[in-house]
Amino acid sequence: MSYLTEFFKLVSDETRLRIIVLLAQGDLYVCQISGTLNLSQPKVSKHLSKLRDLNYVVDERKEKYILYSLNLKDDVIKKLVQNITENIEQYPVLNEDRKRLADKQIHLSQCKTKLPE
Amino acid sequence: MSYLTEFFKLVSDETRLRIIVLLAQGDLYVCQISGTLNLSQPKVSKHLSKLRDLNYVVDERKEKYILYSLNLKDDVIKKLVQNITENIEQYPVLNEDRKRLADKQIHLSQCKTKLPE
DNA sequence: TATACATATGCACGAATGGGTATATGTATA
DNA sequence: TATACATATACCCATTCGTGCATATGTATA
Repeated sequence: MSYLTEFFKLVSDETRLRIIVLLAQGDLYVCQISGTLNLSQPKVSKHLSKLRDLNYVVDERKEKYILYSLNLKDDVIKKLVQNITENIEQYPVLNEDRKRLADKQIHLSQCKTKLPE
Repeated sequence: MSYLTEFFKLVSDETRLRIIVLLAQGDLYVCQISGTLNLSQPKVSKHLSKLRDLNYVVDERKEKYILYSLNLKDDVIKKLVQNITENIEQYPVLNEDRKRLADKQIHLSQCKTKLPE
């Protein structure tokens, strides 16, 4: 499968699209992602591992936590993600995620201890 | 499913992505599409009907033939397709399709009678 | 070193999907 | 009006995929 269709298959799942758009707004720990999206930890973790296996995100351990960040290579895809982020108000689900991400109480709800740094 | 993920699911299939990129270069009859892609008529027809059902293409009968054209509404998606087309040399499969489309002998190979107009 | 927290993975299952082959439908033409 | 051409659809099958639940792994701390 080509790079384009591989990426499209990934983001054809709403959870993964939401994760990618979240990470386009900044690096995040798993508990911040599952907290913001209000999804179970295993569910988020499985989607993240799929993204990681195909190299669309990279992870870095920080103490107990694991920080994920976006790792897009193809310019067309980078531009696509950037474009979605710039027009995020047009996509209710993604826009709600953005708001929830801005709310510390919400996006930290699944992180029970102090974050690194 | 949101508009974005619906579209991504469609183009996560390589055949459908190829069809969309072909149509981005101009309207085409079914036999021109299957000729250019060198795929069976039922296969192309099924993918076209999926695209049509979800309103990403529209069709218009012309005598024996049916002409398909792109019908994208979302600006982010329009821009994405445009971007792919502008960078088509980066995507071997799509670029070969473009070349085959330019070759009358090839793209008409599955149309046995004179085209309308 | 036992315990709590953070994350990853294994297993089982139902649902959706793409493709091939055969056939149906629609249209022009001899 | 029979026939060829253009396109659509039905049926069957194998495969993939997302999810829930349970559990394993890794890390810090009491």
